[in-house]
Amino acid sequence: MPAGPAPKRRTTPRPAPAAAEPSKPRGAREIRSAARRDAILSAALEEFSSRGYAAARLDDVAKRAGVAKGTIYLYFADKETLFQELARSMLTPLIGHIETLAAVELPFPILAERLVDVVSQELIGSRRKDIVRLIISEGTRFPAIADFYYREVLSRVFSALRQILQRALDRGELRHRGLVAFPQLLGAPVLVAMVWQSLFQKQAPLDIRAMLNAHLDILLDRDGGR
Amino acid sequence: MPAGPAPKRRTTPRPAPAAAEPSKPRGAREIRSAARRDAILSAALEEFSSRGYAAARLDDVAKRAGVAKGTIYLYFADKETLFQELARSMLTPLIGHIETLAAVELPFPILAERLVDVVSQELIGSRRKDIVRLIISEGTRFPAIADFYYREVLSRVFSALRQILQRALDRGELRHRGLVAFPQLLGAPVLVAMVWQSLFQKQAPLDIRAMLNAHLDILLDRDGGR
DNA sequence: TGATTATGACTGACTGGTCAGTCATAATAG
DNA sequence: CTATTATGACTGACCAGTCAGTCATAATCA
Repeated sequence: MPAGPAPKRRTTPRPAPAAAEPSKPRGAREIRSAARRDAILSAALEEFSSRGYAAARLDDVAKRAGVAKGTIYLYFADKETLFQELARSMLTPLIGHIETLAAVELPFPILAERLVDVVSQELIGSRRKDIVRLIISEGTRFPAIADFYYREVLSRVFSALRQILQRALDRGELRHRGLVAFPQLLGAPVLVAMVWQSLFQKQAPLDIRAMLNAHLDILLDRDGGR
Repeated sequence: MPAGPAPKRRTTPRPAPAAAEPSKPRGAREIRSAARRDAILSAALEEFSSRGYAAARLDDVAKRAGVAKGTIYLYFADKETLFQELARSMLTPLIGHIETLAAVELPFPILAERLVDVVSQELIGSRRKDIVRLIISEGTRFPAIADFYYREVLSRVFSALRQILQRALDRGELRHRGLVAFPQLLGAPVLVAMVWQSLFQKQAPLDIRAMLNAHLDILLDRDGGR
């Protein structure tokens, strides 16, 4: 058999329900197909978060998804694409949530509390934090992933935060102008919380809510000298 | 890690110049030996930071160190140990530096500036940040590494920071009590800086010094409403 | 309607390549 | 000359990605 240089036999990459479209599958075929895709993503989440990108085995993903290995390649071009799609599917909804919050006109202290809620539950308290950790781990090796994350997640979140912070500043609800220039400073403790939760919760439990609230106390001057 | 029956043939783990001891090699033998060890660590740093733990090849480490692969196993028991020793050798000096700073009695604003200097140059502006990123990446898979990092690095740094912050609080140089309970809040932007520098510097350059100073402005109330 | 054919989703054994760790042998130092 | 240190070919396990073949279902026909 002419196993030549293999003419770049792209595995039929499945039209995919148009990532942007909420997808309304009709035929039983499409329903089944979407379910399979979800099962694979869900299994991949489990394997990638516990083993890390390089050490995760697609054989295990397949087994966990109740599917043959080849099937994975009917839905995703390769391991990297699978990871990228996983990241997208996990993080996109959360971004929407945060952008929605930014659009509502609320007093800053209230808004901030809500952000703490959302982030604590939907990010730090979920497997999403593991995805973020994976992106940090693999970002340098797969620029496409760092790129996607910056474009689709960070820039959107920071844009929303900047808007929130600027409004708070204009209304006199906030004193620190530096935050508008560096919204990273608002998000920094969240990163710490994610990492701590993943790595050191055992050695030294950290009360995430308390820490995030202490951070707000500082930003809002709610902890004046005793 | 080959969990094969392998009777756990520990490769002669080399007495090692007593990690704690600054080592004062006498014979030409020991000097040569220490140099080899350093060459291997230095090569490992390069390979681990650019490829990540799993993808780094010991063959490449050996080649880069100008040594045969087997030689690595004369100095380090296995890949994991090599990584652990690398982390220790990179981070321990920096911890000492920070603890020294904490011991000196200085006005908090001055001390804080010095911390920003040290951290910017010796951590974010050096390959050490890559080691920290690797620990974040691999910590869940190698609890020994997360453990070491918490024990030898984080707890010591936080202990020093707590001391500094408590003193500043007592002297009225600082208003925010929350910081003593959560020194993580002081360090959080440093983590952000490390990650950003590694992943997104290309997409959106971040002025690290400016950000860290903005953070200090907030903590020290140096940016009152315009 | 039931029978026949076409489709393509799905399977899993297989390939080609990689790499941590070993060990018989060689080089070197004392 | 002996002990120590170094070498690198080798082994065995491991795994991403492939593809020839299977079979449930859909489409078409009589």
